[in-house]
Amino acid sequence: MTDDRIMTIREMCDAFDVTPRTLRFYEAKELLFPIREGQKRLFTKRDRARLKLILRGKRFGFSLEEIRQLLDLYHMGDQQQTQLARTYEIAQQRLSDMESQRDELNQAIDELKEQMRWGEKMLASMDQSKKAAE
Amino acid sequence: MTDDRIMTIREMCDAFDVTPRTLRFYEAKELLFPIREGQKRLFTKRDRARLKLILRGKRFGFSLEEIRQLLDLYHMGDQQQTQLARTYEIAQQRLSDMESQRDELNQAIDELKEQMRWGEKMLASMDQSKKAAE
DNA sequence: ATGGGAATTTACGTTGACGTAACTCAAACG
DNA sequence: CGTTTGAGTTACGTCAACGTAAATTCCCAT
Repeated sequence: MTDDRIMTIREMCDAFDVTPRTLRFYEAKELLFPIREGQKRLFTKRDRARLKLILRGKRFGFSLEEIRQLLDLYHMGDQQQTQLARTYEIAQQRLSDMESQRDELNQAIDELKEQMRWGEKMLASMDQSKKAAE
Repeated sequence: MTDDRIMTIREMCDAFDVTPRTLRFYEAKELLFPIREGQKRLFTKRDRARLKLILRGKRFGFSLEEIRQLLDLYHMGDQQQTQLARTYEIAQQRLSDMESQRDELNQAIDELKEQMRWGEKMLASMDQSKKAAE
């Protein structure tokens, strides 16, 4: 099974399109725990699963610290009711953050579009601001 | 005319909901040019107009440096054809940035929602990830 | 044995937009 | 006249997620 294959840092980098620095950084931040055979790091299936979750988390806009907490929560096993609830809560918070962020963005886009409406209004606006700025 | 009234830094802070540090910072970055009467800063109508544009720019997601460039462009007067074109260009770039950012955000939201679909799928997903992470 | 190519460690640098501390200075109040 | 404000300056601190440089160590092939 190439599934539980052990990978070097370079293989990981190529597989996930990240730099070595990033992987060491994640290890330092206790997001990954590669096996330390002598000097070298060996990344297992476990690390690949975690890295996948990390990268997904980043796409979702979680900070590394939030991701670590989520990873820890679900990793620390039992009382899964509570843990899951907490995880879910965090995810929902993030979701609502993202939605309001999107809404703000949409509003800003609308405003900017309005402002740019065939350059004319923009010119007018700038003229006005210019007068005001003198 | 209370319109060309001159304002102290505190009045400005209250009027625009910013800190003194922010106003001094903007001055240092050459975004504002309050009159320096002795030690004190006196903010004119011009500064208020500029600050309005600055804050609007920030809502639009421009960096302070971009804002400064825009302000400089339109401030430096003539050849308004070229200047306006350039301004318009920058604004359009920003707009398309914002739109793609919004799209990414929407996609992330969709993914996250899917992931959270009645917690059940989330539990399953986590179980899976958990197995994989062991 | 020697040169090369990975991988490692340590530690400082980067970016943006301010926050914050420490100290000075001047007007204003009681 | 003492002191409380309010403003000012200087300069270092913050946060995130790495980038980057320098020096070292490791194994492998020539």
